[in-house]
Amino acid sequence: MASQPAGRIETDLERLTSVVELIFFAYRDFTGESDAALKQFDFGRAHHRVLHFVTWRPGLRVADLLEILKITKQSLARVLKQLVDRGFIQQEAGEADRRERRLYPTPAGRKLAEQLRALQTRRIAGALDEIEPKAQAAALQFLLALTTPGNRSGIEQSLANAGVRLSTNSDPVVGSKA
Amino acid sequence: MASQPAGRIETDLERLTSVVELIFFAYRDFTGESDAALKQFDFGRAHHRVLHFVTWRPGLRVADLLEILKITKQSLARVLKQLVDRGFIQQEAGEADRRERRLYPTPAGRKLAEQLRALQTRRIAGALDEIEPKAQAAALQFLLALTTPGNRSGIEQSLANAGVRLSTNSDPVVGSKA
DNA sequence: CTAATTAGTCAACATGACTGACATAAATTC
DNA sequence: GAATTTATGTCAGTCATGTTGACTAATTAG
Repeated sequence: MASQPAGRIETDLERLTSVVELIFFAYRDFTGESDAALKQFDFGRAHHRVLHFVTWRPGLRVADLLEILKITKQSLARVLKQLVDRGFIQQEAGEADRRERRLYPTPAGRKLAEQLRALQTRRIAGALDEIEPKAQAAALQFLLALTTPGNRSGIEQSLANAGVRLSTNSDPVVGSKA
Repeated sequence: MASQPAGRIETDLERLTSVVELIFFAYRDFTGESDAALKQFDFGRAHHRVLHFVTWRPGLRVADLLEILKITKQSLARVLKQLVDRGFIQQEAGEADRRERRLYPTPAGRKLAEQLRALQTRRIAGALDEIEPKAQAAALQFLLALTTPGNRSGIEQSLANAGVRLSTNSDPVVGSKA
């Protein structure tokens, strides 16, 4: 960067600034669709996040959830209690360690989680379809690179578990088209 | 999708689910860094968004800001008033139409906006550097495709104004490395 | 002169974060 | 077995940021 002509640096900053905005708009719209669906259940985005991780990582402990969401126990408690009270999530004492509360979706919880996931995965699949298959892994690699390195290992783990390949190869990330 | 073998569909759903999570983690960490910086000024993310758009689109009207942020006038009023009171933004009556309040950053506002932008653009530039130059446009195209089509024209406009090329070509999106 | 537009404001409320303190049960350590 | 640590839950209060609805004021447009 330091060796570029001065005008060029400015231009890059402006381009990068519009990418800052693009990220804002993308997230705003990406979450907007499921937020609207959640309103019908009188739930908010916080409920969605809890239900999502509990459904797709069944048996999760409260401590795991706190680590994933990076919120406080008290913040989690409110939404979790509502999800339990309204029959979307159930708790069971851990087998080995009975202090733990393993969290599981109820059938209703799973159904809602699946509906919300369908909205989000449809949007993602559509967006992946709009770029070249060879660039799909790179697009996800870019998102991963936006995360803070210290948080990355767990994220990489879950991507790998789901069969997502980010390393440079030419296979499409998902077979959503072919 | 309908013509795929059953097991494959499940696998795709799981991959796409981990992309849902990747987007959450990327946004959480992307915003986390500037959120921390804002705390030193007793500002939040809402202040950041207002200051950002006012600084990089000086002369913006209140109505424009409402359209961009998609929040209510009352929500905006609170944070805007704080930014004005604390000398980060100034208002001037529009020249042609004196009902309008054109918004501009003060020198202090511009300085803070530049600091925050530096944090965010550094992260983005670093992430773009981690993927092949040929895939950079695709990564941004993917983000654009996550937005709701009805909102897209203004976003495309501002990307184009900044010199970002999303259409398929082989030039790097930014010259952040070379 | 009247309408519409742009902006500001008051009041009340919801959601989802936070801090700090404390309680309980179960597991682990000594 | 007693003491400590761990996992979780809970009470109380606060803050940030969003919402609705109603109303005011200044200015422009017809």
